[in-house]
Amino acid sequence: MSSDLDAVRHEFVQLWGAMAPFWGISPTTARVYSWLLSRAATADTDEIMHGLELSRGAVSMACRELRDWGLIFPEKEPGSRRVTYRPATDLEKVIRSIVQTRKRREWDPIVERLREWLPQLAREDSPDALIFRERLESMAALVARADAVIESFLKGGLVGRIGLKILANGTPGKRPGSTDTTSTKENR
Amino acid sequence: MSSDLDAVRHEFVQLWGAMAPFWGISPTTARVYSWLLSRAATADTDEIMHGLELSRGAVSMACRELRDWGLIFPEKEPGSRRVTYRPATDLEKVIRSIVQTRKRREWDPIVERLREWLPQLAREDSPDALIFRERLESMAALVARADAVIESFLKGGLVGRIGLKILANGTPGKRPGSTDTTSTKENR
DNA sequence: TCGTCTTTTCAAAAATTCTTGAAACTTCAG
DNA sequence: CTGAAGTTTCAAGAATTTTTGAAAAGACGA
Repeated sequence: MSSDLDAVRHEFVQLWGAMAPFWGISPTTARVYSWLLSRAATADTDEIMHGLELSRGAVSMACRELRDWGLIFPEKEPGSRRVTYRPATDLEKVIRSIVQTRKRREWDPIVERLREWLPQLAREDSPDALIFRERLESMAALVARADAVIESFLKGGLVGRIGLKILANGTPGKRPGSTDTTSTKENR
Repeated sequence: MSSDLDAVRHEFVQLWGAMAPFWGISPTTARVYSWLLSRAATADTDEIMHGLELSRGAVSMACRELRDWGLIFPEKEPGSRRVTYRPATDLEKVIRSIVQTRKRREWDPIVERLREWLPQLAREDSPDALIFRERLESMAALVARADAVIESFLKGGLVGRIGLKILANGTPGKRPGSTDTTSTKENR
């Protein structure tokens, strides 16, 4: 029974596991999140363990990481110490959450270092130093612009506003009307 | 001599190595590219080998990958079989190149699979299947919009046009005047 | 065509990252 | 308090990815 559901669920979980490196999270963590996404009810540690054949420790690690990312919310049952997890379902928010965390952790330090290098290099005047500085400068300029775009995305823009505008203008190459189920009703 | 240059170069190379997973290329490959970027002249295999303390094979692999990505260009000297490499310096183009390749390799297959799953799930009517399908649908919608944004970026938009407009509007949260090197003189 | 210089290949080794599971720790109902 | 239910930690082991180096292949001038 439910073989289609199970099959799709399995592939879905596997896909998220494979995408994990791209998002910067571990495969198991991504699998846990996607598994939660594929179910109607919240799940506790044991259910996740059995559903994905993971050890208790692995599930605990994954859930902690997911909580840190803001991708799942722990919920306490009344008369029990059992904690169940509910996945965040507003994917746009989820992506913002991921982008924001990664920006802070990975991008911002890069930007700062880039700024430190320029003055150091300004004291040199060898051909290498000149060219290198020039390239670092254009890199810094690009990074500053990208930074602005990312900030704008984090503040709610881009995919929402601009993306729709572009869709309306009609981007060639993609047949429209195929998956335009813009049902963002559970937008909280 | 040139200790500042060497120090910055070293850090720069190390940074690119660390960023490599993010771009989806191997650390060594990223290091080779950034090392080339930090020099005025083109370099041949031996120079790269010595400059980065890599084996000949490693350099060859890295250069092939970089050629595939369109990040370096091989140049043949006249009376010799020696090939030297010149790095692409238009970073905006470089990023487009990376995004384009990764989109084709990683993103497009995902989009296609997502589309295959929906009909499969449509035949089920268990609570899990209903919720799951709803979530997949909103995912598909988001993916379609993101796809449009990415396409638009690849066609020359976003960071260039929109990014600048946002900068002009003044994005709060960043102290201005620090690195607003909006010297887009080499904007081509 | 030959000989030399250079690049590419690929299996094995090294390094890194991920997962496990048992022990320590926490929390809360009784 | 006490003890059971549940969670977290972390060092060891597994799995995966990256790098190496020697051998094979390729390219060019003579």
